[in-house]
Amino acid sequence: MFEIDPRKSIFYYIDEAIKEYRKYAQKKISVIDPNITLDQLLTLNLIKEDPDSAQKELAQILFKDYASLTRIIELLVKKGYLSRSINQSDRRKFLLKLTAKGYAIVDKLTPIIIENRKIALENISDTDLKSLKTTLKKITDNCNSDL
Amino acid sequence: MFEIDPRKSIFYYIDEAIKEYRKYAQKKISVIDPNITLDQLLTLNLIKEDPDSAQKELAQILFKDYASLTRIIELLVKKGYLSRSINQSDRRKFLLKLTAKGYAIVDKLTPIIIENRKIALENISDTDLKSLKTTLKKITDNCNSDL
DNA sequence: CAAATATAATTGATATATCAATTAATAAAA
DNA sequence: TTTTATTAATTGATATATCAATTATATTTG
Repeated sequence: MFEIDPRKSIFYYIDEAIKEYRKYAQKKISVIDPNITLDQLLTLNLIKEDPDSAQKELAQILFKDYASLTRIIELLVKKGYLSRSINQSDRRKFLLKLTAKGYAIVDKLTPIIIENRKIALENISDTDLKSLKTTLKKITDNCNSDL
Repeated sequence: MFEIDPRKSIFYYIDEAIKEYRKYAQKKISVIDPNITLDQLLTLNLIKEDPDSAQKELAQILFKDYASLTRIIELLVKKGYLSRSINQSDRRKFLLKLTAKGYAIVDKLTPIIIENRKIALENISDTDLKSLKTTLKKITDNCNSDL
């Protein structure tokens, strides 16, 4: 009976928490601007802070497949938040730069993201957060080491 | 600077853990059968255990949008794992039933899923798991209460 | 009962995830 | 230096996520 019922696994709660947070965060963002996603914002922010980073690095930071990141960037360019030009020092790479519109939306939505995280973590002690992080790291490591 | 760098947020670690687990689990499943996904398996298993459940309920258990679940079920039917017929007691609903092929794949892959979860949680104490669950529940609740 | 409302599921549009294959450029090796 | 291998990014195919709109059936209410 129900040997692999997802509700009996801790992964159920991990999945639930991250999905509820994303839904919540996206809802708050959409109130201000219904045309940008949380991932697009985080991507823009990373590029803003480190314009030299390759798409490969961005993908790793955001836990995204390279293909996904390519498409996120395409969209950001199409929407006018980002400009892309060839990197002359390595012509396989691109130079990514926020447009004025890109800077504007990051500035506008940064406080919202900070607020979202704060609210999502209300009433959780630093000790609990630290232990959460440690346990999650163990799971990540377990999955990576057994290959 | 880097005010909303994802790497500074606990959500980064949650995201990392669940994604690494899913990648790991899928890899193990694909060795046995490259044509089924973890979510499809969990869906089949839930239907096997409770054939009367409506798609709406399955979606809630699996944290999926109704639309997503409709398409997962479509695929399972197309692949011959599932049969779908109209529920006469409420003609808006469907009667979902595993085929022999559906039962076979669930039986074949159940031990793999159990093993995956075990390995992913190696060296994590029950106390830590319990506290992980509690903290994650708090996050979920925080996101839901602020609406 | 007829009209209004609610519910279960689907469909369409768009974004993202994942895998495999491909392209273009660079680096390493023979 | 030509071949070979590696690397960065894209593309195509398919699966899933999310939102809004729609369809079909049930339920409620006037």
